[in-house]
Amino acid sequence: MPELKPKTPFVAVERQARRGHGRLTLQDVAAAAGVTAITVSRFLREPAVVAADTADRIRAALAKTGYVPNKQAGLLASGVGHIVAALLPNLANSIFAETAQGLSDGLQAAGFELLIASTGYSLEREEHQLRALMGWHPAAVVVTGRRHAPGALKLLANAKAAGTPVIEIWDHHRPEPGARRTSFTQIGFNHDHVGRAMAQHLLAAGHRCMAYVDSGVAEDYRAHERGLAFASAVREAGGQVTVLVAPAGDAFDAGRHVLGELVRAGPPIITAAAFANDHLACGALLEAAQRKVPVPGRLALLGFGDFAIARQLNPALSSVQLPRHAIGTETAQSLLNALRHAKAAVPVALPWTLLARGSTAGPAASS
Amino acid sequence: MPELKPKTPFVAVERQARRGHGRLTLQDVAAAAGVTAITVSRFLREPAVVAADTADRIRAALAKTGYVPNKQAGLLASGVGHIVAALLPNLANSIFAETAQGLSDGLQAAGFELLIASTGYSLEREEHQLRALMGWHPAAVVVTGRRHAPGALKLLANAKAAGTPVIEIWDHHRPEPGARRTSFTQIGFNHDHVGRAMAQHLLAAGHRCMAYVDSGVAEDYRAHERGLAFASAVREAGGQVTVLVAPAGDAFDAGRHVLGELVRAGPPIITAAAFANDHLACGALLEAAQRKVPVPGRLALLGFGDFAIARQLNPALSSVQLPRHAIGTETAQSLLNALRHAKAAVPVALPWTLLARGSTAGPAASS
DNA sequence: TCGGCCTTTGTTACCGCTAACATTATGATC
DNA sequence: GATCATAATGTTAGCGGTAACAAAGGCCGA
Repeated sequence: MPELKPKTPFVAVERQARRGHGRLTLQDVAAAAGVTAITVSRFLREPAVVAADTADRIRAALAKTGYVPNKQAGLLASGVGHIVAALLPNLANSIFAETAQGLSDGLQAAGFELLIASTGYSLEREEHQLRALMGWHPAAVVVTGRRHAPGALKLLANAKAAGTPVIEIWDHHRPEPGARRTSFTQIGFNHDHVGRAMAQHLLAAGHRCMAYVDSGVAEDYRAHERGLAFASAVREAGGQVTVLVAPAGDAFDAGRHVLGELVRAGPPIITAAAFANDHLACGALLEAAQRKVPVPGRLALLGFGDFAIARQLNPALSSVQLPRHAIGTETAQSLLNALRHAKAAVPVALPWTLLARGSTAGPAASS
Repeated sequence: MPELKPKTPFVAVERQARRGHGRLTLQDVAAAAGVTAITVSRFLREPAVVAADTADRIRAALAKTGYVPNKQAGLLASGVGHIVAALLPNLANSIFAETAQGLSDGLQAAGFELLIASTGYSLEREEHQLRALMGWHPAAVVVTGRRHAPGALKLLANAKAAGTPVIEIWDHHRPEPGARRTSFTQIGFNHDHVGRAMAQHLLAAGHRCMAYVDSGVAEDYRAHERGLAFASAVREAGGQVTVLVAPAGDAFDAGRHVLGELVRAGPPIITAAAFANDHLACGALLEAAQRKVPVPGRLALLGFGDFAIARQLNPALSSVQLPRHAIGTETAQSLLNALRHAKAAVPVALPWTLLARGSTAGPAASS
């Protein structure tokens, strides 16, 4: 019987052992407790299954050594992880910062961690970040908005197919008829509705010739959508709309700058303006005060976002109150539910409110 | 020669294979490219070492399969990871949100990811979060401030001992003489200095009887430290200081409320107030305008943080401009350097500027 | 007293990847 | 043509956990 020649000859010299990374392992704790690794592993996951005295020894060993479990190894072995990957356009923007905080709040209670990245409103960067984040095999993925680069869509679809909940936040929109693609759970609100509501509010106050001041961030499609819906609604009611784009840079300054254009415009003169966000609107409001342009007498101003400053100014800024924090917490809830019951996360349309304040009060000024 | 009995008998039935988690692995890509896993692995890390035609086949296989590397496995095997764990008191607060954005900006360029958690200013929560985050064996750890729970300190010290850079941000302070402990790299500024500078500024304008309005967040020790330094400096110059604590809740409202107390106080009447942050100060400024309290004539107001709104009000709010974003980017830089050269991160004292504006202009009002 | 069941702990293999070493093909050198 | 360096790829083992299965010991009823 011919002996099979081993592919590699036995070598007497021991191959250099690949030493660990210096950190404590389960083995170390197990040795200290006089058991094997699996028992400690069990104790950590299901303390009830180990005998009481063994549990005590393990507890002591854990305390003495200061062991920190290696979650990479755990995830690799078991397939269950506790990372949620989130992609937001911007963390500094108060809108998304609060959502991040909400997510963080909702997840931390359940022992999940937040792997976060910002896209700067760029779909390209979003795809890139997403690709990097997916490598950690997150338990769930949260992205902002419903528009994504093709590559990103493929990644998200793959993730969803593999059972990973994928949630789109800050939007809630019926998919476009033509675009048949995997649809993801949306948690947010419909920006068309908001844009129309803003128009209705100003129309109801008697305004006919208005402006929409779009965000200086060209890629912020949601602000743009609100503007389109706003314009449609106004025109359907027989009014006129001018769309201005705020200059880039400090939003207050941009708003101040825009005010100049607004009062110069015409004939017919513009009697009301809706803004892509409250910072722009506040800038305009402050500039109006400085120039002694009566608000809302000469020009009514309507913001979006209800930032803390809005109700502090004089007149107070009418604005749309948003579920900034709730989008985060709802997303966390929905996602945790989906993971617990191994089903798709449920979409949620969150409420928003148009808060009428001084800046749009009373009947429109006649020109 | 006695045959060693194997501990477990050979079983003919195959044990149930532990199937993977359904995702593509290197093996799949390798099979598609007609090579073995290690070759693909090498290609991904160092494309130059594989032959040109092999590289082409691998590239094709990667594109076809849409492979996403499993970073857990990679980190486990190689010990080199690209996660940075960051703990901030709050993500919604514009101060820390911008720092988070700065960190994100600085790290993303280098291909690092940000695992982020918020502590709500609680040391206990910080320790808890830190313990959870350490399980991912981050390449570096960023915490806010120099005060930590004992357990957290132990974790940080262990991490540092294991060669993981640990950076404390938003502070830059000589360690207390008594407290001998592992010291960590600090990137931020000295809050005592700021507090004293705020006092100097108001003293120079002729004020003698002042107030410091502390944050409503009791655990924000940095705001408290600024207040202590402010009070010391004023008293050393022969002045008087009253310390007020802002009520919890909306910071603008809190500032408005505090203004009432400020103008009621005395004799001797308070002619200037320094605030723990700009939101409080702006609230007070707006309330003063409403009550027709002359600013700075009757009461000078000095903020902290130079939030965007500060210079928009009338009079503009004097404030301390902070390296909010720079703390994040500097931290990222420092940390990347430390990792690249396997040495400790260098501490950085970042510059801040007291911006004198209308709210503290001119000589103090005489009482 | 024996088999069956339960409780508790251990053994083995494997998650997906990479370090260390081995092997083969290729060309350069004498 | 033998020797050696070099380039390209493969083999094995191990990172630190956990799933699946095995086994030892105690308790119970028949």
